[in-house]
Amino acid sequence: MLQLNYIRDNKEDVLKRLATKNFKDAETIINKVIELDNTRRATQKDGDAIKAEANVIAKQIGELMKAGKKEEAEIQKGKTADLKLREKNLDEALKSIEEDIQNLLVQVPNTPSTKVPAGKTPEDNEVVNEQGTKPELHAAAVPHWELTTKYNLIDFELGVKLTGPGFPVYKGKGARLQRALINYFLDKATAAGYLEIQPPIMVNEDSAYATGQLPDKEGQMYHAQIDNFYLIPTAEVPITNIYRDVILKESDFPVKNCGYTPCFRREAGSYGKDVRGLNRLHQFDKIEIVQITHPDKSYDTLEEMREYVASILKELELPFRTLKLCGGDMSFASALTYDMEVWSAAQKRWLEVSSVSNFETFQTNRLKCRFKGADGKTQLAHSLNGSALALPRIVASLLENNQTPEGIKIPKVLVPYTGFEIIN
RNA sequence: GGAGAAAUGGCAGAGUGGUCGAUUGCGGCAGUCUUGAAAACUGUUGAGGGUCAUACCUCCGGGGGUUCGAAUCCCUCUUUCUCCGCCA
Repeated sequence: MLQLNYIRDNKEDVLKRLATKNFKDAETIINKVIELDNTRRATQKDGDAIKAEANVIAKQIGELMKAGKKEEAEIQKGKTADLKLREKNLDEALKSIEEDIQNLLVQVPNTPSTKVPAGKTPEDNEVVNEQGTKPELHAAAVPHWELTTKYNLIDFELGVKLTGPGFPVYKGKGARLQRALINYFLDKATAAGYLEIQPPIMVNEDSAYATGQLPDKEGQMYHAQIDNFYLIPTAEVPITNIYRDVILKESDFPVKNCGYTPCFRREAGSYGKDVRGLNRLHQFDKIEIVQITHPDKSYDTLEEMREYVASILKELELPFRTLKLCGGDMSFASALTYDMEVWSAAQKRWLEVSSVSNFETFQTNRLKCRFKGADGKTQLAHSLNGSALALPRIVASLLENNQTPEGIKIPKVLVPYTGFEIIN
């Protein structure tokens, strides 16, 4: 959520930047917000004046009672009835105006950083770099959904029986590979200075709201209605919410947390080759990295996180490319996002495995995650997060890219974790 | 699940209807002393709204109520603790 004062002070700039995100109703909503805020201030001023008056009278009554002047006190009491009524009306008006402002503000996406390329579709994303070499597969090479069946690694049909489509069952070396990747990713993150967190995988409404899943993405989360809990779509939600209503010290920066969790996404309306095999699932595993930083440092941090993710992909010997997302393809909350995509050699397409974003104050404003600066002032921190990494598409490309007539070779760095060098 | 107790500032912990946004201690910050540090002493130290800046307003777990006036009384919800029951 954007800061109201920032919008007031930088209206033209905010509108200009929202335009690169192709947000249509920007001007209407922002004008309305500013107008409501003016009304809010005036209303509060009136209300405060009445409250001040009532406070003075109440104090006088106290003194009169103490002095035994009961009759004079009664006279003063008579004055308050009208004040109370006006106070109540103004308080109600204020509450309703504040709600209106809030309802409008949550509709406004984050303003993109000035570094964000213009554009509307994924084709407009800027390719920052491409690293590694795409493998030449042998003649009999097949996509991963055939490999998982051939080597009995993943049973998609069994998942349908137990739960439904998009809930695969991993078996034997398939299950072991999952566990190996999780441990490898967590060890890497820990070595890079991230504190490992094992959070709940269900969150309450407050948490879902604070990181922006609610109100707009309600349909994308699984909802346990009896207890009003939401299954998390990413570890970002519980981990970032650790810092809800927290005032950090400047010396706490940078806050670096990582966590492994299953992630749950309803992903309504998806179909075709995009969802085949491991390409898109309702339940999948992901290691998330989160940082909270000083506003001056967040873009350096973003680059650091991007390089960190790249370093893992290099170790895994996967060809990948880095995209800087254009305005139209960015998420609602992001100010700047890099997507990392690995090459899936049998599908012959790029698969997104990580998305690294700087949210600036967009998340921390809703979270009320602040810090006390050197000047003693309390201000909003910046938040960033990224996947490091999501498992299914990594597994897909590992299986496809490393297939040989003898079997699927495991990258060297993973062997200590899997305990085997080849799947055959 | 049943019974009882509690929820106050970073922490501990006073305050049971009016001068309480809140005594005090610890912690934090600044200063005095010291070559430096410790100790001691002095000062300072919650958040939000509002204002050019003051005034001023709100917040004592959340919500509602009583009252001229609520941290303090009433209702309700949530959470924590103790005891009992059940249990991986």
